[in-house]
Amino acid sequence: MRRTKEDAAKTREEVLAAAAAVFYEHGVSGSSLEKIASRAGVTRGAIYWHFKDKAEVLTALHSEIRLPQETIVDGALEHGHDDPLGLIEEQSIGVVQLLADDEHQQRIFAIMILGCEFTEIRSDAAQRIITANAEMYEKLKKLIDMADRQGTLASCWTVDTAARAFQCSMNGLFGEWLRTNKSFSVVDVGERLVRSLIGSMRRQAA
Amino acid sequence: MRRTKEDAAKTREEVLAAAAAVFYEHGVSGSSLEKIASRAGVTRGAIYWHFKDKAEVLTALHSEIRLPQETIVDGALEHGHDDPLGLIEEQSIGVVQLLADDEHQQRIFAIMILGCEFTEIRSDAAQRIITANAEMYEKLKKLIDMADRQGTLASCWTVDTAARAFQCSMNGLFGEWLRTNKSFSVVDVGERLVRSLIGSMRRQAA
DNA sequence: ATGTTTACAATCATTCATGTATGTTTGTAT
DNA sequence: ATACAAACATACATGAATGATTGTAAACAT
Repeated sequence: MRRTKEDAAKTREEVLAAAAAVFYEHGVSGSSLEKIASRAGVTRGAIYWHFKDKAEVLTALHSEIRLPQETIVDGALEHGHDDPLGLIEEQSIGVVQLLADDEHQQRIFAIMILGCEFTEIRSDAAQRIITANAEMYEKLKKLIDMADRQGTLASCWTVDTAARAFQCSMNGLFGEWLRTNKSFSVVDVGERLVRSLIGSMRRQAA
Repeated sequence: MRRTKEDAAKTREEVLAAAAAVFYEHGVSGSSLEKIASRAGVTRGAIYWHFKDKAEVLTALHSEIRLPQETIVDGALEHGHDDPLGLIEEQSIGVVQLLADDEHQQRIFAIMILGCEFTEIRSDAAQRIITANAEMYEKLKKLIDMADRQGTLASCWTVDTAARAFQCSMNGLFGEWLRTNKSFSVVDVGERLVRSLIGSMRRQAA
């Protein structure tokens, strides 16, 4: 039994990996530290050495990923764009592909939206998702507003409803995909969904 | 203190109302029967008299509502339709309005999708939502398939992706609406979203 | 070589929710 | 009036999870 720095870091990682698995299977509140410890091949003592409590384990997991909502339309907002709707379209499809390619992110994202309870007593997980969603919504609004000023927003949409509808669709896409154990291709469905929505937001050239 | 039949039924209702409130605030796993009892102005004894355990309280709550997924495109599937996509469109908008008008349904629906954990160990709540979603998906597929056979499905969609995309958007709409404490108009956003999606699925007359 | 700290394991005490068992009051049938 | 059952309240017993404490072997610094 050796306990070098690298060993410690390794058990820390193993604890996190075990936590991800157990949280995914039983939900956060249904997972005891004992279960996580035994899955990781250690005792609770090891967990308590590396983390303060279960919440800190969860936080450590969360910090490992970037939410799709945080990645989407990231940057490129300050200066104007000649095609804001096109930017949303491309970036969104890119984000979907990023998520589809990263199993680790999928796991933790699934834990955040399916394995936690969204209660009024906001956990940090819920808070982060809420914040990320709010910021995503603001970004979408800015871009769609640019399109509106350029006269390229279809008349059936307002800036707010368009941003909200797009946000709902994307979140619903991710949620359904993870909830159904990835039973369909997010990329396929996502791309068509995004193109259709953005297409409907584009004012048709008369 | 009287204990007539009506009194018993009343306390049962009060327990359920308290349970809905507490579940909504703290999530299901974060709510003890003691909290629910004190909120209802009774002791745990009363709860155990009317219900077997917490799960049965939750089940009783769930049985009070019909899920939007269960209501949508309900019936009217056996015989053919001249405008299947139009049927989806109208029915979906109707379902959104139904949910928007029923606060009780909103509460319980919110508990089901936000206050519970979707784990592999499927709770009956998760199971019901999963089943309802699966059935909704099948219904959508049937209707969209009819449209496809009639040649009215736009070429950029397949039957499966169209059904899945529509399902994702609707679920995302409800989820976002409840998660943001109904910070926007589901009816407004929902109607535009539905019309846009169905519009994009309609093959344009050449 | 030795002391000190690291990185845990093992043990223990406490809390908390649950389930059950029992007590008590009131309605109701006879 | 009496007996019984309904509708709870109260008290208790249990187990699970937590957090804290202690023990300890190995690594590392001196």
